[in-house]
Amino acid sequence: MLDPQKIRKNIEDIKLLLSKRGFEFNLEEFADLEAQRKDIQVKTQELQSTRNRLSKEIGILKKQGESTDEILKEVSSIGDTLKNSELKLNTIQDKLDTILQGIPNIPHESVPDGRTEADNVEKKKWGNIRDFNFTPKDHIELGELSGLLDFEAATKITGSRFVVIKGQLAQLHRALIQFMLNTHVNEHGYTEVNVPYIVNSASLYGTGQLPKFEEDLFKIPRQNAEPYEIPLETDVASNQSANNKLEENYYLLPTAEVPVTNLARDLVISKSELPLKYVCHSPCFRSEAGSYGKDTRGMIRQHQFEKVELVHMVHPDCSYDSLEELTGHAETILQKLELPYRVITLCAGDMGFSAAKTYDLEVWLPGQDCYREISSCSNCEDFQARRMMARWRNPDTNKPELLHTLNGSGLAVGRTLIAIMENYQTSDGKIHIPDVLRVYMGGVTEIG
RNA sequence: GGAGGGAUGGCAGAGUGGUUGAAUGCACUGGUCUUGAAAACCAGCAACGAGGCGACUCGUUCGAGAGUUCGAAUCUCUCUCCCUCCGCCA
Repeated sequence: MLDPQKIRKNIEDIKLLLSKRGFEFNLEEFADLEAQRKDIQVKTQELQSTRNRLSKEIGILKKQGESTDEILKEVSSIGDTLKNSELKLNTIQDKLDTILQGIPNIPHESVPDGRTEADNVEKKKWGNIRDFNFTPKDHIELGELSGLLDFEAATKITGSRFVVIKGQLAQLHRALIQFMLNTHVNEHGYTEVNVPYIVNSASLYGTGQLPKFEEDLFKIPRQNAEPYEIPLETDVASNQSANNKLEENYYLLPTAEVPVTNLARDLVISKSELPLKYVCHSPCFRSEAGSYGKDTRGMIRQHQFEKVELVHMVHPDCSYDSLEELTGHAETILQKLELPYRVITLCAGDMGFSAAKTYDLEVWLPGQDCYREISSCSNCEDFQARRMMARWRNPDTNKPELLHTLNGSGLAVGRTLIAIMENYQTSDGKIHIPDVLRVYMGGVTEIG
């Protein structure tokens, strides 16, 4: 969420900056609601102030044993007006909050203009693309050939967009996870965490998946629990909801970014503890609504995949240095695996909702003859921190201030597996094991 | 799943209808003392929001939501979470 005060003060600038990412900010509607809010809020608070003052006087009079009839009459006459005013204020505040919650982050000044991925800018290219003396196969063919990727079995067990990985390929998948975790923990100074894979609405609100992107998630309904109220939102329709019991849902995590970043929710962290750097391996679940027809074959786009996620919580002054560092950590994995890749700076229109700046790492897939995203590293600045009240104490002011949060894949395990299959394939359809992984594979040098 | 107990500021912990946003301790910040540090002493210190150029003023918040009341941390209801005991269980 953006700082509401900042929006009010620089409403024209904000509109322009948001338009860079293709977001149409309805300035007139917002300004109109703001004007109403201001008027009604001031009036409401004046009424509350009067009520509080009179109530205090009643207390004093009663203590002195004097009559309170007069003053009681006066204060009760305020009652209805106040209730009405409060209700009106809540309604307007609700509308404003809904607007605010739907506004994406503002792109950093260094982010290139543009609307689609065609406008993304290549920042760097690494590694040499292997010159095959045969036609390289894609991972689907390689998987079928060895029998180590079984899409049919997964379809039987569950449905489309799932896969069963077997034998030594499953072992390679596991080796990748170990290798990534060990590298980040031992060489990059991360704290490893293991987290719940089911998360609540508050967590998803905090990182920005809710309320806007619920259709991308797998929902687990819970009966009888109270619906989650978004922190700023005030209660309006509470009376109606009493009978018609709503449910607070649980969700399968779409990325470990959600539980890990939410570790800082509602905390005030001392400056000496910063920066916090977490690494977390988890499965990720995505409904892939709206991606019908995209990557339907193979394991590029699955409902379930595994990922090693990097999360930083940092001092606001350091977050752009942190973004470079975090991206570098993800790159290290590709470099150690000797997989050719490029770094892309996403243009304003191609970035995710919460990001102020994003680098994508794209790995070369010879079977598809193109680069494919294998990591996405973002600085969310204080956008998520404001939603989840993740703060640090500034010793200069002795006040809590918002942290900056960053996240990035280091890396997506399934796609890394594909990249290894396709880049390390031999002419007879086997897969060579990269040097750094052999120790995790019991010394095996080739599978398939 | 059953029975009890609890949730208060960064942390610990008082507070059961009336100038209580909340005692006290720790932590933190500033100062005195000291060559410096520690100790001691003194002072300050909740968050969020609104209004104002500003000194400042006002509002909201004691797990969450609703209710009773002129007035709720305190009373009632619902929910969540934590602890203890029993049951079940990887």
